[in-house]
Amino acid sequence: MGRQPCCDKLGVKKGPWTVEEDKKLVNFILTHGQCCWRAVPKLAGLRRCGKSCRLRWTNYLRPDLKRGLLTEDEERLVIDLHARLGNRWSKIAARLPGRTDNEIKNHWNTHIKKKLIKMGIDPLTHEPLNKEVTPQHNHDDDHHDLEVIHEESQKLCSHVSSSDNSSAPTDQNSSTDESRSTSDPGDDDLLMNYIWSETIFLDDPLWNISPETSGSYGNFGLPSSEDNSDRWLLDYEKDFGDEDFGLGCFSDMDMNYGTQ
DNA sequence: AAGTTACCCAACCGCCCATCT
DNA sequence: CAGATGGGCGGTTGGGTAACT
Repeated sequence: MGRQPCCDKLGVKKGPWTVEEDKKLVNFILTHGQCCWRAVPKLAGLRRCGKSCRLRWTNYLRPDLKRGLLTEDEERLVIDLHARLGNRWSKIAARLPGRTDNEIKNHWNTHIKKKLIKMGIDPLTHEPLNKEVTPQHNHDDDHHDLEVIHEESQKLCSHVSSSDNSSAPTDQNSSTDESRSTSDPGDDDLLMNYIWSETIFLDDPLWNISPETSGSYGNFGLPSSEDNSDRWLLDYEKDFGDEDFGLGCFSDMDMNYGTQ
């Protein structure tokens, strides 16, 4: 009856992940793909909850992740989508390739919210703050709004595959404390480079990749050019079947916006 | 230089829905 | 069909660090 519990909680480690743990997890996912998360820690030799492994992978170790602050385009898109979808971060993240729901949620709470308030816009309702009564949303606007979102998404998509980590915090636009340079993706990238280089599977034919051929995703040994990224995704999907590696956003976007 | 405050974000918590037995 | 779990999701927390006093 039912399923076995996710993890026995006893002897399960919590807190920040070590490089060793990251390597184990990456190694395991690369060899076995994402099977059931409950089994991952045991099979990978980790003293972690399966849930924790899933989170670590989707939010940090996934090879397609972009790093650094959200670009202006991405921010605009997040705001648009939030106006339509509310706090459904996973849905919003699905429209931003390489971004996680957690990342977007954090960025919203720490940056965008403040920006909107500064601009006199209620981050919840997206209405002017001094407005007394929030008018009912005009559904006639829906189509227009969605079109705007689609356009933004499309623009973004075209940037993503060709830009080299365009999210790098150049901060030419952010004028306030958002430009704080605490988020230094460089260190992270070094760490990730180390983790991925230490995995014995980088030249696994499954991935059909090598560090030498890498470009924008060089730190993960992934191809960078538009063509290559598409091919990489196809190989990726082909090799791992229907498993969702958190790349649904790409195929999703292709489905919705790829053809025009 | 030391202490305090503010900020950021990775990770955890708890809930919900789909799925399994 | 009912009960239980897995996986996904949004909300929250706590540690680390930069900025300020």
